[in-house]
Amino acid sequence: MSSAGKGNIPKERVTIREIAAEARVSIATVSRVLNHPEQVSDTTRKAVEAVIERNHFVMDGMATALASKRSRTIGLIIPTITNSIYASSTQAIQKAAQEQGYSVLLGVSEFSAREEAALVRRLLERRVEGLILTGAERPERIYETLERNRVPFILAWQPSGHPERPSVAFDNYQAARLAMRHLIQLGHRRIGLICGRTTANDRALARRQAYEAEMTALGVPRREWLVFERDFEFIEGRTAMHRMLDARFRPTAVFCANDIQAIGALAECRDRDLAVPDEISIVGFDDLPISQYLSPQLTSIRVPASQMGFLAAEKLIAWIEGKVMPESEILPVTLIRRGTSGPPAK
Amino acid sequence: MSSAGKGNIPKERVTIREIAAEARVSIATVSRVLNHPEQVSDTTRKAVEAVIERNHFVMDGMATALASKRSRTIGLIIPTITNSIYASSTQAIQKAAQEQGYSVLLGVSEFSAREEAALVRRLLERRVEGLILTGAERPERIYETLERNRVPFILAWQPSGHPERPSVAFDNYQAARLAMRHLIQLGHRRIGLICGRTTANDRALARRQAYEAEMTALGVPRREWLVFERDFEFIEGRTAMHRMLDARFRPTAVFCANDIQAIGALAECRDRDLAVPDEISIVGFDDLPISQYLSPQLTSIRVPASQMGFLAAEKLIAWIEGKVMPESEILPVTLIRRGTSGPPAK
DNA sequence: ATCCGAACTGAAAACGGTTTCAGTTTTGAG
DNA sequence: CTCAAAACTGAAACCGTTTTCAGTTCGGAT
Repeated sequence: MSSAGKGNIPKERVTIREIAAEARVSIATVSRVLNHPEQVSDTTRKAVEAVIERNHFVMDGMATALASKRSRTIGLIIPTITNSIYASSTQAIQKAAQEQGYSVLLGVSEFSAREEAALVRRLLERRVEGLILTGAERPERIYETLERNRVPFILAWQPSGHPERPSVAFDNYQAARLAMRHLIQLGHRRIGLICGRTTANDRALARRQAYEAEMTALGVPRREWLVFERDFEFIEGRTAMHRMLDARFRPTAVFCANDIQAIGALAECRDRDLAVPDEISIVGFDDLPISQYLSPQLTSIRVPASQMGFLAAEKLIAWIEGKVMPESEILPVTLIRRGTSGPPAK
Repeated sequence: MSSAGKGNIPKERVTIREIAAEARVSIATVSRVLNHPEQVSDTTRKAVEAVIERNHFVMDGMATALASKRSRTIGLIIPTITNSIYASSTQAIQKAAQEQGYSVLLGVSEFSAREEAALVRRLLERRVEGLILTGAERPERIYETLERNRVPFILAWQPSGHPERPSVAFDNYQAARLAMRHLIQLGHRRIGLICGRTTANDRALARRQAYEAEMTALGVPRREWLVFERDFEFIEGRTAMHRMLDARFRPTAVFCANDIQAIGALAECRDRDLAVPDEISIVGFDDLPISQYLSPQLTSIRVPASQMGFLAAEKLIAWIEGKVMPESEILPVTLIRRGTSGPPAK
């Protein structure tokens, strides 16, 4: 009478040893059936597989990871998951990782440097074999920890500018210039900016700097009532636009450095019966899928979020397995001209 | 001269043994400093902590998990991460887990039962201490594996209806009826349906069934050209609406069983210069944050995605730590009446 | 000084696998 | 049939922690 029949449920978790005993082989053989089935004779393999199946046996990945020194997990730290631009990048990373047999351990930092540091530590403890980080700017201490622990990492969303720190990104500064140039070419001079908080967020900072550089180049004096730095929420875009429209000199165009805020801003214009783009132009950034379902459709900068995620994951895994640091890569962005941008009113 | 000075980087990862050696204590003491600092004298503790700090030492969570039989990880399987309704639920789960010192291992099933089964296995291998699953309907085999491995799990998004399988959910059937009743009370009788694929998706199925039940109760014969079952994409909602409007008898209202498709449908109406709600009413489902930034604002069913996620995580962790299965819970939903629903045209 | 309990520390046995190395079978050619 | 090579299998040494149990040290009361 064998110890584990079809019906009864073992109190303790079944281990490779029970399987070995029941199949009358050594644990080494069971391990091989699971990892290198070609090294085991057909007869033995089938027998062992049957026992495994019958007992619903699932290997202990912790023990495996410990013994093999491979966790087959990569870490991903992003500021938020609710912004669909990060969601799609995350999805792509998941997919790339899955394809290569890796899992993704996700950390959400909520735009906090402290939280990010804590997450890096947590993920290191979980023995991720590599890490994808959002943005390039962070306390040096974090990079030190990473290097001391010899964990490969890739920076995404912002070029790294450091030869030892590969990145897969697009150039936020140039991309924001693209948006600004578009408005300037249409004839706008008084241009407002609504952007995300620039603390612990080098992407938002780069975009803001591009705005300021273009305005300076235009010879337009800096007007504090034209610049709003807010959280990434629809409502923040809306209230920023609200205040901008109440200012002494309304801008003829507003560059929203992300689509979330742009959508809020657009709603505010609609509520005020302000014609877009005839009375005011809006250019967004991110080109969220939703943006072309708005009315009017949003002019925006399309960023390669999925592609970036996919590439980052692939390069990271190549690095992990090939031990050779990948090249950084800068991905192109495009201005998608749609219905919210036009020449200024006379 | 100590073995690991400030500057040099050890080739191999530093373990608790090196720390113990350098601090001239046993590994047991180092372990205690890390896990039960109150059991160690101040002098010893400080000394050990200094060595840990100096070496950027990070514990091996795999070894910890193996030895302590606690992974402090829970698994979450959702169909997609790009739909912001799942993203916000995921965010809430992350937060609840984090607060209690757990990590979340995320699996994206892409609405595939096969993929879900594979993910359950993967997560079990990763020794998640509990699991949150989306929906209640799946092959019995999966539940067996879960039970055999004694892994607590909570079902979310759809009531379980099984006493041994706790769920934190809202009632999709009743929620969909709420939407239908709203339209019926406004005077609509010829109502269309656009919903998600109902294979391997009991939520979508429940919503569709509610639609059909209400239509039957209304005595309206079933019209196949009024029902569209499509993928969860804006464009699918749009093309479904397109075809519905080309049908022999246009509906006076359309129930979209999710906001994504509703947004697509709304865009189609706008492109055709069809007045909403004067010529056609639309009711959505999910009440995405974006839905009130549309024009007109979308009438929708608000579902407690975050609350549900948070509660599910809390209950799961309570179960893990208290060993006692929690009660199922049904959360209320609300109809948010906004601008896309009104009485039918005369 | 002496003694006692409390506080602290260390040795060693798990935890559940992988992997090396050496034996034991098979296989196939001569 | 013989024998070497190839294919297969098992014993045992890890992997880096936690935790129990027993020993040691310390502080304070006598």
